[in-house]
Amino acid sequence: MSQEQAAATPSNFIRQIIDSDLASGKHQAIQTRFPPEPNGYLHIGHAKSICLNFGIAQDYQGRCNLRMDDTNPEKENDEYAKAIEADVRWLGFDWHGNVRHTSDYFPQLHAFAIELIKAGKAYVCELNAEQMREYRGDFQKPGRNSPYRDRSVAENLDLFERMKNGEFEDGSKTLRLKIDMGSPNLNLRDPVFYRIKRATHIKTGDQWCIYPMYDYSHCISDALEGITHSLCTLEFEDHRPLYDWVLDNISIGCHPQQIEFSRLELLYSITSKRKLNQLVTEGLVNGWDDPRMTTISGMRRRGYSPAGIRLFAQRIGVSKGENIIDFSILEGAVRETLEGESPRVIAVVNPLKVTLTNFEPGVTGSRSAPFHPHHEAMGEREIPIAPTLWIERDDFAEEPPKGWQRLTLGGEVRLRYSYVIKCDEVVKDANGEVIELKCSIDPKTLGQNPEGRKVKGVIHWISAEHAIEAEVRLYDRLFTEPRPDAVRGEDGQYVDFKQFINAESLKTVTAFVEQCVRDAAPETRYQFERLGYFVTDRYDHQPGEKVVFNRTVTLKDSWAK
RNA sequence: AGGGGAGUCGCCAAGUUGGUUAAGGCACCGGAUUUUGAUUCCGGCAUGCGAAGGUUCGAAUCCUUCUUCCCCUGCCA
Repeated sequence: MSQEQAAATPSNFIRQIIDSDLASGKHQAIQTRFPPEPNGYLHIGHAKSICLNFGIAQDYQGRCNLRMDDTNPEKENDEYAKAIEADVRWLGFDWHGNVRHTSDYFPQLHAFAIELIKAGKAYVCELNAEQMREYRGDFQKPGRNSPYRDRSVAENLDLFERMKNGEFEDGSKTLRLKIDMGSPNLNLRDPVFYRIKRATHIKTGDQWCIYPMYDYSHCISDALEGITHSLCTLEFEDHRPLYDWVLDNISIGCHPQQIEFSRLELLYSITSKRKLNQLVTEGLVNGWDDPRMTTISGMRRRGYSPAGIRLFAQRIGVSKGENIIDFSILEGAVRETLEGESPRVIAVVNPLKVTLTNFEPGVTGSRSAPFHPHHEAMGEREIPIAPTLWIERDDFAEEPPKGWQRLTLGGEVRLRYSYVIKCDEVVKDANGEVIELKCSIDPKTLGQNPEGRKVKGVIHWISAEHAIEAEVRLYDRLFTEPRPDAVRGEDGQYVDFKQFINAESLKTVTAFVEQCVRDAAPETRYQFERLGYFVTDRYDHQPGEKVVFNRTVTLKDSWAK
């Protein structure tokens, strides 16, 4: 990433902590980590965290690890792990060294568990889940000690060894930290840190039948990797005392500082892996990378640029306050990065036939047009003209509203990069539907302004005989509700978020586009003039064979009300 | 016997050790340029910092009380 971009990253309370840790000599170098669980695809909320963690490492010349937090084999799989790596790379970041896994540390984690047992700080408990809940108490009532709490060290050691060796059934025993059943912080009421679970793990296979839990393994993994600042979201704030307790009670020479920031909430979107998963498994979208999904892979397929997502992350900032961001902020950031780098091309997405009544072969001429109005280096191409054209249906109105700058019967309009035309006649079918416009060109207006009058409107068009067909997928936001997962019914209960899916979120049309896009590679971005940014589909577009575009985002439109 | 957080413009967000007219971005509203109603460029945009008291020459910053919102009772992360 360029220096300018790095320099432009605004400071935040986390960077301030880092600055002071560096200034005080607490740390000489910064080490962060991004620790996703491979139980689903990464989404826009993770993108915020990735930009934060990797961004800090970059700006401070530190390092950032990528760590798969794989302590629950029942939910994790390799497809997700692979996708996570690809998403981080695509976003423009690279991790230090190999991809880490919490499972890499299973042996150390196990050894620290034994250390805790020996120190009388952990015990094997035989309460079942329901009993444990009952013993835990609640917000009002303190918990009660487990009847198994005071077993001898020797017995605990023996039982834990046998748990590990598979002598007990799943769920029959747990290893718990002996902290304080009376703590007002429920996380400290003797939390379970090892459970018996016979499930094949993505990395360790069937080697283990006991698995450590998040609160125990996360802090130790951080410490083993020499993480200096362990950044996580606000809901883990209550877990920090446990994070610290574990590291304070084992012989490990490193104690990272956990710092919490607020989670991103994006309106008209869902940032919950569980719910995104539901959309996929119930077939409401076409996979995790459906362009309507705010997964990283979905946004990629939609045509969002990594730079756009990074700009978005930079704009929303990092704090501990509530963070409800409108979807248009994301779109705006993406649009802004696309503006400068996307070649312009003409496409007609909802065609209406125009016949040029005074077209003269050999006389009526064409012009070449630049691929970008401000970047000559992008080159140009010829825009051929012919007697039959397609224009956008929306660009003609028989009864134009006030302020209309497009075509109307008897009115004039500039054909982009070509002549000024006048609509002389409207042809309709039996149903009264407009099917064709007969227009005449003003031959003196190619490359120059008409004499004696000014024509304000400019519309795009394409020669029917030169255009090629393309499948164009017009995407809109997935939900009709700003907060689809926060709507309550009359009974006060949350309504199923899936009923707010926007039925119009995908419209597939056949459009006419310039020939020059035919051989574009998948994931090539263009601006279709006056329409928006479009990208050739990552999978379905076949260069030279089948042209398939996804609409990334429309252009800003100060005319549309 | 509850605990942990957060309230600064429509949305983010600086501001922390009290010191002048409360940064900046997005959005919005004007206006200029424009063969994309795009882009770009100029200008506007909180006598106010959740509320009320108090301390002080001076308060978003300190004190008191009140108030609103978010998170926590998985052998998930």
